[in-house]
Amino acid sequence: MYTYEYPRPSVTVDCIIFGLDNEDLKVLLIQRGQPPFQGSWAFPGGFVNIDEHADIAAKRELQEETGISDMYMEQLYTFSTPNRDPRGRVISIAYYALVKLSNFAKPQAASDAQRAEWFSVNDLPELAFDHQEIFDTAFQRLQGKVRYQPIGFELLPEKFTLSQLQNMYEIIIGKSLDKRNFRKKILRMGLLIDLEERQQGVPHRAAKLFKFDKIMYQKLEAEGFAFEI
Amino acid sequence: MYTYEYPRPSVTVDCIIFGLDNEDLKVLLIQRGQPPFQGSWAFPGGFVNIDEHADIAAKRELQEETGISDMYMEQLYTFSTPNRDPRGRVISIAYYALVKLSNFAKPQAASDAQRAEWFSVNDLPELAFDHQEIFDTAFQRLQGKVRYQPIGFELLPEKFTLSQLQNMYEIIIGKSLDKRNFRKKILRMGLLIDLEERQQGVPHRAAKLFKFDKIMYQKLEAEGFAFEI
DNA sequence: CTACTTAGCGTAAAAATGACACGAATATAA
DNA sequence: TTATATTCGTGTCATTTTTACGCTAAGTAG
Repeated sequence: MYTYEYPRPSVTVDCIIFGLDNEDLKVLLIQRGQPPFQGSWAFPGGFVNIDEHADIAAKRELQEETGISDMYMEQLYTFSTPNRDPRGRVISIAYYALVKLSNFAKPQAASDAQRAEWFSVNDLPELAFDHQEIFDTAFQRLQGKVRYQPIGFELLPEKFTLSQLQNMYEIIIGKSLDKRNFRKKILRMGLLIDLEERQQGVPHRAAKLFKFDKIMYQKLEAEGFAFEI
Repeated sequence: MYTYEYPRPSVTVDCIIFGLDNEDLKVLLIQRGQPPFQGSWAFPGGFVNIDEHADIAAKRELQEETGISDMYMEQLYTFSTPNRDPRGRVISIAYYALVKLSNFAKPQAASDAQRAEWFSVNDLPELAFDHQEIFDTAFQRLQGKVRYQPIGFELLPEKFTLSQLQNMYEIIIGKSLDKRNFRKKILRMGLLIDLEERQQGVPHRAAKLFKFDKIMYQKLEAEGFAFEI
């Protein structure tokens, strides 16, 4: 038991994990096994341990609840509306993450046997707590950030075609781009390595594969280059 | 006394308040009256009450410690390194604020009689806790955001000249801009109202005064217009 | 009235953007 | 083997935007 002179909130982390399939941007949700909001869907998350950095807690919870590790993750926002959790005062530090969905097609049904499922961002079920607000914040952040930082690559496989890349931007930003102009623009940046390799097993002309050149990006960024789609 | 089954962190807010004088970007610091870090400087802040939204807490602390209210403020980041505060486990939700410095030339020496002072961001004293890291995060955020959102106006008086506006951007971004190009660009946006009024009491040709057109910005933003300097 | 300081303005070259369509490559089905 | 279906990969031109650049006008102080 722990006793304090003044009341203290609980602090949790919640993780919004985005993944991309060919048609949709998806997020991972977990079905709650217990009240409150039993049976409804929520983002994975849990308590921050007393001597744990919130970044670590977010990664730990994600690993525990979904088996996912080693992804791009960044802090999103901290939610502190007083009655956001009916069980008491809970402040949640939200994170969002981008994963290469191909690696995680079947999310593990988690250690504590909850159901985890990917949902299209365009077709979310009703969410527990204030998770709809958290989602809105995350999606807005992603839409804003993807255009000015090369984080979109985190959603694609290591090797990707220019069409896949364009498709990813179209799905996230929500409007279509001109193919020729897109290619000109992205290639001109010099951030893609042409792997001199082609797709396998597609039922049509195979496209060339590229890879994001992280080293080059760091170099250019240091010189003041600004990524922009 | 309050007793819990598991240990809980304290949660605080810290506020980085930026103000602009003609030569410098400044931040408001408070000299600590007690250990730890007695005598060194820190950002104003304090505990979040148990039923208080962190946004409210940030505004309240700022009002209490500096007398400042009614400013632009937004959440910055949440800092949770386990030993960031030697007194125990303290998680801090940091906010940054922009004020019209002219209104607050002399910060109130605060309710609890601490010394508050404006420091140039280029000449900060040693800061308490992890406040240097918090400052770095805030400054970086400001530098990034000022170019894509019209928040810079929050640092200027209601009525300002184009030179003052340009000067603000030069100070924050840290490089000089071409006068003619800057004017063309900003005027073309149609976000400035020409007040048909001139500066008073300057020892040289007086410049025209302008005002930021918030209504117009909201209208344009809704139509997909993107502010950019 | 002179000296000093800042305001206010336009043009031309270069670069980026936006609109637009078709032949090449490859797999599958007939 | 031939036809069909699908995606790949590419260039030009008009328009817009960005960049570079320097002088006169206006007003105050001495």
